[in-house]
Amino acid sequence: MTDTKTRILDAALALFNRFGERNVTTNHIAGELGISPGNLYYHYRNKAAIVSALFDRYQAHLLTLLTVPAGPLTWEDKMRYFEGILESMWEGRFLHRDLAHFLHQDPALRERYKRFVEDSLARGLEIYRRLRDSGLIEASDEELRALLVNTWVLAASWSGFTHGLNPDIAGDETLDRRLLRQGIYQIICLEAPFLRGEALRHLDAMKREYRIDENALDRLFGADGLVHPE
Amino acid sequence: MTDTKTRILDAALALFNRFGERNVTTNHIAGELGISPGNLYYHYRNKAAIVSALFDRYQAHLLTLLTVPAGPLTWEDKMRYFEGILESMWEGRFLHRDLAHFLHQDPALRERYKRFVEDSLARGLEIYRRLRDSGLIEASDEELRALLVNTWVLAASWSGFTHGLNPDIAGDETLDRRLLRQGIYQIICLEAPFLRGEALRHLDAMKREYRIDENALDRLFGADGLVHPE
DNA sequence: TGATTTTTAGAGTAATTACTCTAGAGGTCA
DNA sequence: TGACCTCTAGAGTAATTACTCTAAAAATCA
Repeated sequence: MTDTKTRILDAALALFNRFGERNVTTNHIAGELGISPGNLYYHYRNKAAIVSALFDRYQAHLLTLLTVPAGPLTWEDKMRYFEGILESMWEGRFLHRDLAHFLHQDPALRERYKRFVEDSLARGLEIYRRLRDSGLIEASDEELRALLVNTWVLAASWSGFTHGLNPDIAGDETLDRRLLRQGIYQIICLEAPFLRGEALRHLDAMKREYRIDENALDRLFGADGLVHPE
Repeated sequence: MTDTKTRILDAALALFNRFGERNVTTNHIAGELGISPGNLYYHYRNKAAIVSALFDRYQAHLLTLLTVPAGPLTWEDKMRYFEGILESMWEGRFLHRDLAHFLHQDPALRERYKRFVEDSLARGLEIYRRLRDSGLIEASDEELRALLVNTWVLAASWSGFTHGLNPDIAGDETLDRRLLRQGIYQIICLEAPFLRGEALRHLDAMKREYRIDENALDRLFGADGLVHPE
């Protein structure tokens, strides 16, 4: 059995993602694990410490994923990294959802978060540039930077968007995965106009693989939006 | 003097946007206006009712802006609507920031919100199609839908993103406007690959007009990211 | 004017919840 | 065995805060 300290983190993460940090009390977390509140506070001095530890874990994991080895990048490489990154961001979705509050409360976290975003974006830009060097992308540096910021915001906010439209189904693992894949589709569409060569040849297959299912997102646009005249 | 009921809404909106709904108590709102808590609760039966009323106001305003008159659309038309819409979304930014919680608490709001998003996206799609008919945009319906979702998510999340990076300056009206304009720039970059004709000819000017200032967003990418080799 | 309704004040309450404190169980090493 | 440290329990506390209640002021109207 893993130690109590990480079990607390795991339980807290699951509950936070499902109900939102605001709706999860420390007693709730302890109850979920079948331990006492006192025990929980033995391991973490307060609730913010739990959030902070989760942020550390999240940040470390994501920055690892954003570190790509030297050498030329293939499109398959890119997609593999890409999926890992988005999955990781999805895993930490409560952090993005309630971010404003955490940063409001904890000045230290503010600084750490800022550096984290800067670091992530810098690494992301590096990856995009390497893709450009490999002829998979064509874009100016300015376009790349704008694209990257948009990708980041979208990836960070996607769970909030889908959660708003499907709040009732929190905790449904299958649906969760579908929503995540819809997010990947959206980001593919974001990048699509800049793809070249091998990447462009894979685009349709990628879109098909991650395409939103007709019953979910498409419904957003009403009956009219479902028609594909072209 | 406007009546107390709307003064409460205005004060609540300002405080919510600035500090986050979670950090603003009803006593705080009353204190800001120099009225008593009892008075506030005379006009709104609880805090959620205030949020709900603010949502109504927000929704009505935004849907109005998303209703464009018949006839051909020029690029100037589009930009005018566009700026109004984004400004309106910015004005209601606390709603998007704390949305998850509101929807979690209030099932009725959940339904209203869902319909609101569906309605907004449907109207947005209509606008994009009209722009296509006017030769300002070239894209398939599928591309338009993906673009629209991305635009919506970005517009709704932009304040959360910038607020995370600049949490300390909440309430600075000038900086607020700068951040909003950065958001418009980002969305222009989102649409850029699909622009044609007159719209394409205006693109550079648009970008220049709304360009992020060098001291804010660019810094995100570090010194390296600032180089423009091409 | 007097009667009635709307609006306001402000003290007070009830419920939530993050967190504390003491005491003890369980393991480890001499 | 006993000393010591880690870990756990769980009752209890303190502070916050959404919200209530009574009564009075202000406006409206006859």
